[in-house]
Parts: sequence; C-alpha cells; structure tokens
Amino acid sequence: MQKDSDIGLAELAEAAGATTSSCWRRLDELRKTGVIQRSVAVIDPAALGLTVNVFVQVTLEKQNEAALRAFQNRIARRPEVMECYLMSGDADYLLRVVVEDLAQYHRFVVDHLTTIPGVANLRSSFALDQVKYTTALPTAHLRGSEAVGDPAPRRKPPRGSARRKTE
Amino acid sequence: MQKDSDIGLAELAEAAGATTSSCWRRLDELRKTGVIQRSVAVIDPAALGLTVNVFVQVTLEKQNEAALRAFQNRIARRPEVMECYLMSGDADYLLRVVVEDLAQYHRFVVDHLTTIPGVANLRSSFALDQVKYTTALPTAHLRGSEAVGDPAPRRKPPRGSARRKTE
DNA sequence: ATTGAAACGGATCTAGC
DNA sequence: GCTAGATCCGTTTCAAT
Repeated sequence: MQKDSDIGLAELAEAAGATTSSCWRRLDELRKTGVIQRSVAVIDPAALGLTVNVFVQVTLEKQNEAALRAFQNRIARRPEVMECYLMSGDADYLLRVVVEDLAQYHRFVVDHLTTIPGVANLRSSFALDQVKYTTALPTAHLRGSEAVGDPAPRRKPPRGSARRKTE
Repeated sequence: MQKDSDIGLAELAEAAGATTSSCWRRLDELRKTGVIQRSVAVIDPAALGLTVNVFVQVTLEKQNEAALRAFQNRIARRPEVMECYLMSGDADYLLRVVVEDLAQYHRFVVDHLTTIPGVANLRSSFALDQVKYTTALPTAHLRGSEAVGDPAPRRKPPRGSARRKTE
C-alpha cells in the first residue's frame, strides 16, 4: 500500500516480506498499467492559509452536452476547485472549493462561477473542520496485474527502454 | 509547484530558474516546516474498480463533544471514507465514500455508519462522474520561507538538523 | 521462466568556495 | 549564493533455481 511513496523500496520490500527486485517489478507494472498514475506532494492547506472549504451545489439551466462541457472546461481551469462531481438528484454539480477566506470565496463566485453561461443556481455549504482527508483508496485487494476495465493503454517497450524523461 | 513530486529537482530548478542546490534547500525547509507533509502515489480509482462516489450528509442526534469525537473516531478507521467534513447548515457531517458498487455502499451504511451511536439521519447523493479531482492546492503565492501570518520569519536552522529517517 | 542479488548510473544531498 | 564531489537509491543486468 502506497500512503508514503518516498519510503524507498528497501523498506517497502522489508515490509512486504519480499525482495527489492520483486517489489520494483510490481511497482513498474503498476505504473505501466496506469494503476499508479503519478506521485504528488501533499501540502498542508493551513500552512498556505487555505483554511476554508466550501461545497457548492451548482444547478444548470439546461443539462445538454454543450452546457456540461462548457461548465467542466471552465471549472477545470480554476485552481481553487479541488473536486467537481456530476451528481444525481437535486443539483447537477458538486464542487469542493478551497480558499483563504470568505472574501476570496465571494470573489470566486462572482468572478468565475456566475460568469459561466448556463449556471442557474448555487447553494454553498461551508465546512467548519476537515475531519478526514486521505488520498489512499480502500485497497481491499490489489490484484497482480489485471485491473477492471481498460485503464491505461500503455505501450510495452521491448527491453531496456524504461527511460523516464532524462535522455 | 509540486504536482509531480518525482520530476527530480534538476528539471524543477530549470523551471524555477534556480540552481539545484537552492531548490533542494527550499524543499528541505518546506518539509521541515511541515508545508510539505509527505509524498503519495496517486492511484486510478477505476483501475481498482472503485467507480462509485457517494456523498453522505450525516445528521447526529446531539452535537456535544462526546458524540462528535465518537463519530470521528469511527469514521477515521473506515478506509472507504475518503473525506469527512464537519459542516455548517442542514447536516452535521459531509462524507465522500468510494466503493465498487451500490451493494458495497449499502453494506457500508448498514454495517458501519448506522452502527455509530448518535447517528440520526443519512442523506446519500451519488456522483455520476468525477469531473475533476486534484490534490494540488491553489498556490497563489509561495513566499520565501514562512507561509501564513507569522511576523518573524528569520529562522536559520543550525545546519545539522536535517535528519529525516537516516540515522 | 521466474526470482533474487549484485553491479551500474544517475540523482540527491553535503561540504566547500 | 553556486560548484563539485560523496553517498544513497532506483534501475538494470545477470545468474541460479
């Protein structure tokens, strides 16, 4: 399980009871199959002053393809939007927005959210505290190589061409 | 900005227009001050069959300290709960739960959520699609060494206190 | 063919200018 | 501050089962 990716595969192998080679092989396969997409640094939001989490339920006037695409495109460019889900039920979208304070959130709503064409209604809910936040998915079972659908159509290099990006 | 932590600080330095050493020094300080908490591997949920995202609004019977603590403790142990927020407004908590299918979600609700004492009401909203998900916080500005409102940023560590895990 | 282990190379980290 | 060198670790290759 990868909750800390910088532990080095020596300790990882020891923890898994395997050797470093088999461990690296497993990791390489997981990366090539796209199960492991990338490694990121987890930043403390409070250290950046980003203490306010807002959940916004967005309702669009029309739910046709063009409207959805337009909304998603605009949302994708906004860094304060951490997550965006197309929802069933009352609202069309659910957003988690992280900002420094309410003034900044207000600016985000006025300057960016409401300027998106087709946005009919907004319902904002404010989080008082982030009780839990994890990036570690529930790994009930990690199968050897096969996943579910077809996650990543990655090519299989013949041999010895695992260059990352340094040439 | 750290969206990919495995890019190596050579490219990072080039991108920042600095040298690798100053870049490393900056990173080390960010890690020691706790701004960078850890590095994690981002897993593709679909590759694990975890295609269902459910948002649950939880209302407790009473909102006293003990009830909140009890709920949060139980939630913290559940791996399928990715996020949990103490909310203002209609519900007390908002959870994002990731599962393989609705049957698994049902089991989670019956076996774990409703067994928590003090849970009065649940309102589940299902996500049809995860439009955006990022761990990269909006880094509007990363100041030199200190982050938030700290008026005395002149800290110079005495040069020999960089022990992370190597002893 | 699969797996372990050891050598290589490159990157991180440290010390010096 | 930048540069150069030492050390560690990821990656590859190879040998043994």
